[in-house]
Amino acid sequence: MKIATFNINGIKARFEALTDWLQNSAPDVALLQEIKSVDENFPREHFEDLGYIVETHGQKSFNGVAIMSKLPLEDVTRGLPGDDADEQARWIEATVMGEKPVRVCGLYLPNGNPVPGPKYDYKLAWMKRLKTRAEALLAAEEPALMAGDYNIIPQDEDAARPDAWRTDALARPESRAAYREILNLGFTEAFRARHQGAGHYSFWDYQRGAYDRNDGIRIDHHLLTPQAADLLTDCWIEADVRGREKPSDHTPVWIELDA
DNA sequence: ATGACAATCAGAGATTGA
Repeated sequence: MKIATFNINGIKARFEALTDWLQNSAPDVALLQEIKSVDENFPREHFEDLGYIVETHGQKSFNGVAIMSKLPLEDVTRGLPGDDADEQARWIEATVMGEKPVRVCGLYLPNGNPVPGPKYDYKLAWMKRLKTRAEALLAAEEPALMAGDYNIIPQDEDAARPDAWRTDALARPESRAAYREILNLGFTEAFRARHQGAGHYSFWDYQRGAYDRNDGIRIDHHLLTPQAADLLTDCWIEADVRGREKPSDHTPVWIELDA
């Protein structure tokens, strides 16, 4: 089972690029972020015609997450538990019915800038809720993962210019600590389980030719429960997607599971 | 110190992103 996470930065703007990518790279499951669309306006039928089941959790203009799957989905739920007043669409879950069922959670973690401020407070509060959901996933002792745009640069080696991000919400010590708290519950971060060293990024700014200079950051991650980590056979970043026509500023990050 | 780039909604330019 091949699963990719991809922040598409707008379904309307990425319609062609996403279609080409699905047809050529053919993920079994795609976890998408920033669809920037309400559910009613999402071109669901088009992607169903490509062979995918489409589940969305959208809102107007901003945020929004989706799951596309070639395999059957069960028990789809929307929204991160823990705050009924939170109206931002950043979380969707489903169980993928492969040879072995896998619970997948697609997430779009808040950016949090500027620091300090209400947006940063929201980011840290959201991460507390994420930790609570993460603990429940671990307690189930089943193959499960949380993947998406974490808006977290875990370590300095995950940025081409770490000093430029020192005070940013993506790399602030409090942000990194909250991320580590979740990891240290017992999750495996798939990319670092398979690859070491600097120079591996999943986002490059549109400005100043950042992609051509590989001036990027690694902020899109797969966190696996032990039962999912036991099934992990590969993880890679499909960087060249960022260099194509009318790209998103993110590129897909993949895992392969023996499931 | 600022803007550079892109997307959205709206129908200009503010807001958001990272």
